[in-house]
Amino acid sequence: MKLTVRGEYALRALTNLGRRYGPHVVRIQEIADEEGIPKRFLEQILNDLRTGGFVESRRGVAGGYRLAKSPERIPLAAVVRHIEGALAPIGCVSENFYEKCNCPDEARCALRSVMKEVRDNVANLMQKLTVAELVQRSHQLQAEPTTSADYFI
Amino acid sequence: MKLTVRGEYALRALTNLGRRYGPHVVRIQEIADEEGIPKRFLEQILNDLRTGGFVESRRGVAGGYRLAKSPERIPLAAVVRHIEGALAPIGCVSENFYEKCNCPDEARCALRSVMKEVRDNVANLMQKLTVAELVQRSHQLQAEPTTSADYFI
DNA sequence: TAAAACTTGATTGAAATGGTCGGGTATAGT
DNA sequence: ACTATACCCGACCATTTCAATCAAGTTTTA
Repeated sequence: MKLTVRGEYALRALTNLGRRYGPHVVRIQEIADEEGIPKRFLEQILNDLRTGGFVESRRGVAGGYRLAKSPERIPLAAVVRHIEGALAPIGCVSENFYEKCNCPDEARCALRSVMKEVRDNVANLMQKLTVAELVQRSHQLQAEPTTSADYFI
Repeated sequence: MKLTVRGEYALRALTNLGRRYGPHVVRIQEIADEEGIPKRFLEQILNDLRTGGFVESRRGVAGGYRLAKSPERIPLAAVVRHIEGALAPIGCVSENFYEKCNCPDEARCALRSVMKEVRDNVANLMQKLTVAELVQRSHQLQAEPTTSADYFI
């Protein structure tokens, strides 16, 4: 049920670009340094995010990346689907990456029925969560002097 | 975010055993045939489920497996955790398989904060869903003459 | 004591993962 | 025009995981 490092890096990079959202463009190296991601690897990931329509790039000496849309229009579900594939726990309940499973009759498969519930749950939540939410939390968490638990003492 | 085939087989096997829950024991071969799982592979998985305390076995010529507890006391979350590991999308939000991530300050990591929400959602849902639920749905779906969609026409 | 069935550990081939490397192409500044 | 910078693209590689198989046990019943 885990995300790969690739997916994690993609989300970190998008958060970074989201914090600086605007007309200007950010160099890969800068993002790589700030987020602790190997540059060559991040290059690959950002390129992938570009073909997915999440970011756009500028080449040449003053080149770099920026978000292709506003942060609130980038749901995490879409990003993860593009980078990792299905959100569903098993292929036969995936809406976007359906694969037939080996049970004789899918319509009467109990496991399928239950896993569909899990899938819908995850998909709905990750559809609501956007890069904007990541950016906002990033600012909130930065502003807090210490952990939020202290506010309840 | 996908379950491995191993995990899927484990849940299918438990559902099978759940449907026949009782004092008697079921042969691996029988489960393998009914669920379409390679016997040698299922052998391995059931053994793993045994060390996890989900099933118990009887050796020898009249041997086999049965559930070690009643179906409603086997949450899918526990099974998946034992067979696959963490339910959490990233290691740093896992309660049972925590791993430090590479961000400088976890307490202020926006991605962590968001992923914790996803984790809690999945964990809560899969804690409520048990083998009993799988068995019940299995019976329901078997009884239905056709797909449930038809009831809404 | 033979046969059935679980137990244990090793092995294996293929795919996925987490990168790296080398060269290509576009662009700003001189 | 030239050059330095930075994105673009595809191949490559080492390691690990996955799905499964095999061999050789041990236990139990008939």
